[in-house]
Amino acid sequence: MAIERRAESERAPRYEPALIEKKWQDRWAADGLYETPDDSERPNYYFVTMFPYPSGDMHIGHWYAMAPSDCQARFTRMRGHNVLFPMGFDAFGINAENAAIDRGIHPAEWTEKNMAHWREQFRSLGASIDWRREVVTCYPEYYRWNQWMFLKFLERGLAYRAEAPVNWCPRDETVLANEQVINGRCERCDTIVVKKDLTQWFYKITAYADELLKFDGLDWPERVRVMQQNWIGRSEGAELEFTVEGHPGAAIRFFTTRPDTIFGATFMVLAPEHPLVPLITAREKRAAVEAYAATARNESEIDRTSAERPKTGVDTGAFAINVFTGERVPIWIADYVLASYGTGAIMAVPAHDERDFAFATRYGLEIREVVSPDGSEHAALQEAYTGPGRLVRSGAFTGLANDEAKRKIAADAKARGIGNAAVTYRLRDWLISRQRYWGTPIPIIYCPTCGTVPVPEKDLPVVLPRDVQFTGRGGSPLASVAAFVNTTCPKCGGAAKRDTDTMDTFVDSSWYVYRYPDPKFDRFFMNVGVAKKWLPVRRYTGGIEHAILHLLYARFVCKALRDLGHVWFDEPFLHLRNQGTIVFKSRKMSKSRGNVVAPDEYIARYGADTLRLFIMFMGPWTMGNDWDASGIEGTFRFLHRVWGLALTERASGGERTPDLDRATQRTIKKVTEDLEAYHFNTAIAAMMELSTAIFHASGPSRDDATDALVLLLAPFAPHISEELWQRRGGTGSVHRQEWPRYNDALTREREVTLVVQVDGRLRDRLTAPAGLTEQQSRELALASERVRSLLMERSVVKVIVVPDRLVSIVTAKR
RNA sequence: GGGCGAGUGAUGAAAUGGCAGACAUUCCAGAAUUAGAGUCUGGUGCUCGAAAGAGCGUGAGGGUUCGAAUCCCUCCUCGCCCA
Repeated sequence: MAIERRAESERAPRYEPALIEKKWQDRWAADGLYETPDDSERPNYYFVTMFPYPSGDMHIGHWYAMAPSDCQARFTRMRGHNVLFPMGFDAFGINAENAAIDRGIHPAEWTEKNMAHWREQFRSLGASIDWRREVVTCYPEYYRWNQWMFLKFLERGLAYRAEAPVNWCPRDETVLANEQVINGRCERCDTIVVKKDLTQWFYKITAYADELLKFDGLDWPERVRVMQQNWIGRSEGAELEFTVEGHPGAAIRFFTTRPDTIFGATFMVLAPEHPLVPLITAREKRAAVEAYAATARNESEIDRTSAERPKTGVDTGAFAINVFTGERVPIWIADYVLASYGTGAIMAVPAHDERDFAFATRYGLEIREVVSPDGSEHAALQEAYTGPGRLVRSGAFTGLANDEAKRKIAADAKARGIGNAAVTYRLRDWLISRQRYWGTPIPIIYCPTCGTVPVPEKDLPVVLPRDVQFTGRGGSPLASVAAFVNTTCPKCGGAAKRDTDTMDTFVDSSWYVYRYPDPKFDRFFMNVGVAKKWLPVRRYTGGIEHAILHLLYARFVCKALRDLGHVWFDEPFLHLRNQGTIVFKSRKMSKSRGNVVAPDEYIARYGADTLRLFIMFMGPWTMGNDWDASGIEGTFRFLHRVWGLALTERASGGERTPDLDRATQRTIKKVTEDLEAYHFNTAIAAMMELSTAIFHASGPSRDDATDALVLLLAPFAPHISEELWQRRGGTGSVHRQEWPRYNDALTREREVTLVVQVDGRLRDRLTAPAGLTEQQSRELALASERVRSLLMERSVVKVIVVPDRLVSIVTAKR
């Protein structure tokens, strides 16, 4: 046996990935193997994986996103679909500009260089990308459509300009959207974000808040849906107002989700920045109020709203009138109320709100119970009661269930002209202005006579000028480019100035999937004729870190374009799956943290196929993992073994091996089902098992099993599979073959192990032919020697039979 | 503080109501080899035992069930999202 094996290995060449991977990558490119036709006899299938920001090099984290997605694309192709699997670059962004500032390289040059490198790296991974359809967002032929959409949104009232307190990153010197502020810090550079008032452009995503809450017909992970719903944060309640004593014109508007507790509103709290504060503050309180407001302004929102921190505030000395009770209630300011949320004011109901309770306790304010779980009044509350109940101490509403009271009190407020039932959202409009260079110029001109004038469509694109000073200081770099800023007004022809901000790069990535089908089309943002053959995206994969930002913006843009009459579907991505994050030394890989792991040394040592396979074998894809390459030898050995098996001479005749035939059928089934469920790791384990079974077999069954194994392996390890397919005399590319089929009837074992339990303990294992009836299984189990000895002193009460699996015998003492 | 997810050998993990630890890594022993690498074979949760075997074991505790890693309750730890 050993001698025979050695002879085989001498006949076959060694598996040397370096010799075959480059060869096939070149061949596939030359043959245009992955150039997908728009029309084919096979059904079209649009499969997109999120395009990268081409900063630095592709690292293991990118492979973790890419290799399994490519595996899925290849699998889908072999299953008979005409799969479009495109790639591009999210090429605008702040890193390019920082490179310019730090190293004096122009962002365009830096980006081009990186993209060239990334294309090579995609190739070295063996990705089945149709590069003819590449989309690059920093080219004018792409970003002109950002500008065009901006103009259309403006016409529709979906884009507007407003002064607002914005999140400002002092390091990047730019505005950030709420979504880009993580724990009070800049998403990109981790600097603490401060508030600043600026006039900025917004996209009115809140107009779609309700529709964005719906995920009907979408196959999306529950987790992502919940995150988006929380982010949108719809709450129902009422917007009400209380008048201020002694200030007839000044009413305080506030939103509450609990109008039912209004009789318990014993004080009000305004944000320290609230515009009414200076107006209503009593003279003797002015100094204290101003000092407090000054301190609060310098604190981050995260600190201000932290639940752990004691609630602080000061009394303004003013009083509001609670219209429902007719009582005077003191008006305080406190930093836990934020000017940027709602109206910047709240009615405080300490008995039924935890934060108000803490505040009232600290400052000795009245705590009045108005919702009681048992319907009766209680003296003093130890903590805020936020559950349901009946109203007490609530005038005409006393006795009502609090749910009902919500509606009735809101209706009553409306009748009195002091409020309305209202819905608010946590979601803010999308702030798209950025004080940066490397992005899409905002197509707006400011004319001293005509005001704000949109750039006419015919003048698009507004091209980003190339010659700019990169100082990293003082806001928009474009503002210093006279040739760009100074222009003429499209309306009156007079001298005018351009907007010098650029768009948030999430604008770029919000619609790129419409561009892939025909990226060179220059008459519209997409070639509708071609796009209709592909869109919407049938399957979308990418990192879980985009659960809110990118995916929410892309959904909004889809809906906006739909309402403009340009898109014929409601949602851009029908099916979504997210990989977890690969971390290294417990931290997310990033160049700035200096913990990126490059694939290069692994490719050099083991080849791309081994690395792909290892990445998919590590564990469940959706869970992410800590990078640890110590197991990579295992997948390398597996490929060596497959190599050896596949290059063994075919049998000439001989007996079939039914056990191996069944194993083959079962493996096909397992790999197929696992791939459908993104369970790459268990699919690979199944192929490893089959390879072991093949190793110990011979004859025609062995040849068939090996043929199947090469096909099953093709999506995972495309190079070795192609090489083996060719060497075994296959015609055409292995990647153009049909996915192996299985016959369910043939996957069933002929013999099964029947487990016998007595009183819940495993007592015997019996080998039995498959398909025994319950009665037969029961008799077999009861006849077992070991069972009989256990039953000597006991009588059988009950027998449970799980066919082909187990017999469970329950006994009682005799 | 709330929501979601996770917690299983030395390690990555598998099993989603029916044999816990598949498949790998590591380690140990053996075969072959001048030797090493590679390859192959066997073993590798803990305790008792020479063995056959027995008992214990899936973060902790309780419950449901003939049967629980899996379902339910309470708690602990970690991760993510939101406060």
